[in-house]
Amino acid sequence: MHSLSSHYAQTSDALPLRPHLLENDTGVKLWSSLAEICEMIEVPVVDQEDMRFQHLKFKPGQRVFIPAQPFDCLYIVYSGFLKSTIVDELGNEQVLAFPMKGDILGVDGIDSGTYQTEVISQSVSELIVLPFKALMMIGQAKPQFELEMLAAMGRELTRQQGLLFALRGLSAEARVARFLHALSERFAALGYSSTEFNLRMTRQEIGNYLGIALETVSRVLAALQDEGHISVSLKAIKIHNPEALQSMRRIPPRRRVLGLQ
Amino acid sequence: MHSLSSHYAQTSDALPLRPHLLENDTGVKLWSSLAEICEMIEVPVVDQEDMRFQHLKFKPGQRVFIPAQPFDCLYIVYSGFLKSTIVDELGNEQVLAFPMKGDILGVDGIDSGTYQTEVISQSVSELIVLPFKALMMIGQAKPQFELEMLAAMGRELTRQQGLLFALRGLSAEARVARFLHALSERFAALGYSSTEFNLRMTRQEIGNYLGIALETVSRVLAALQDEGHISVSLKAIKIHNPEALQSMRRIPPRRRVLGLQ
DNA sequence: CGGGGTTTTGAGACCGGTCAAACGCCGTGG
DNA sequence: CCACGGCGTTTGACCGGTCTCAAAACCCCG
Repeated sequence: MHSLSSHYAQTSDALPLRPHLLENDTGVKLWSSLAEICEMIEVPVVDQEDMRFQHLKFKPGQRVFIPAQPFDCLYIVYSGFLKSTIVDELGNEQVLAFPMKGDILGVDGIDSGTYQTEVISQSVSELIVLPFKALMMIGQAKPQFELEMLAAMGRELTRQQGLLFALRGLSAEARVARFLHALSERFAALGYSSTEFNLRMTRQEIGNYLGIALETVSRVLAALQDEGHISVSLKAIKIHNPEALQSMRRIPPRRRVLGLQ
Repeated sequence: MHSLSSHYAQTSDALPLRPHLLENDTGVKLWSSLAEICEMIEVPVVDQEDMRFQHLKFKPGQRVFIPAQPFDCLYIVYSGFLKSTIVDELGNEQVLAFPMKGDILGVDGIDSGTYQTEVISQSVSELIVLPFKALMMIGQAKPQFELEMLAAMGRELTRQQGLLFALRGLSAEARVARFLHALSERFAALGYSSTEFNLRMTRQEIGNYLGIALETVSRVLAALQDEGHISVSLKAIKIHNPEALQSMRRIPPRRRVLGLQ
């Protein structure tokens, strides 16, 4: 289905249970110290002896894990761009996030013991593998680290609340505007330009993520351009007026706010 | 504003920073053992010496905590019904959940150090107070407990994903139907009737929670009644056809599902 | 019995979805 | 190098579900 599939059939199509336990098809492996990792997830560095964690590379289209796969590792995005989705009982796919550097993957597997979501790499990307058992042991030895693990999960939860928040009440235009603004800030945090960048995902994926039709995404982008807030050309985005994007808010709060008793 | 406010003005209107650190206005306090708590959140009981956690009672309209309040405790709902909300920069209120027995409150404060949400009791309710520092200490002593804490948070995350999932793609009728079905199952799990119960929240709160207008909630309830699936009279609900409620699904997946590369 | 809040019901408007078609980008193969 | 074909994107027309606005009925509680 995808042109790249044939090249990496053993991991992309055949879907072995643990693709990264196979031979590394890229031939490249790196290792991160615990200190590096702490830094990446913005956690106070814990001084630890000689802990090292494996890096794994993924090609576009390769899956990091899939639903129902036994949980044993968390992952931290070291570089690249990915897509995490969840599939309902009917096979409908819903985009949950577009993870990038610093994001944690796999937390949804801690509870049930199997991953609930699917993560696909959308570019060449590199992940740090954190075997969960090892993490727990560190937690025992380093209370601070344990705390920060919890905090990271809380952060993930808050992030989802933000999305949830956006999906209700916001008009299609506001959703796309916020999406662009969030991307912009994210890129800025990663050291890229916040005003000029390329979308890594299709209109369809954006629409799915935001809960609107892909045609609407296209129309809204055109509208935002007409309003002079951005320039769009296919995947290339220029942001002229970040404030305008951010300030698009809840559809109409005309009626009184929810009474608080 | 609310008739009950005057009775408990010191906690409901004046909003002291930590209402429950004031004199207990009900005069009643209970204590739970760690084992009891483990049981409530469906966690393997860890045998611990003589740990006890304070109970706190709340009257309708009383707040458990509010945004920006310093975080130091988690709470477990021991009894009663509550409402958790988040407020955006413009003061718009969004209902995040209707916590009831067994639910954990306050996890959103772990990361930032302050609570991000507000929790209001909608009935007389009783919460178990878990000082976060104490929890961390238990985590050190009991690895199993620590793991389960993480799992509980992962569960919360999964639950939110479910809501997120429902809010996209589902028609207004399907949202309300699912809401009722979820409530029904929840009540069943608590030992109440799953087919006959009272709503604790207004149409406005339901609509806010589901991302639809309160009038639409009202209309959908009427429609579900016409279809013979339920009976409604104000807050009193009878469910005749649970399967029908559950089976209302995504609006129309006519178009092909998101290609998986 | 009165009043505020909640719920219901109706009518009209509009956003966004659906369907359809055309265009352009890009990789492929001749 | 160019022609072909697939996929992503754009644009238009139409339709329908929901929202908005409005008003009346109802419930609860004082």
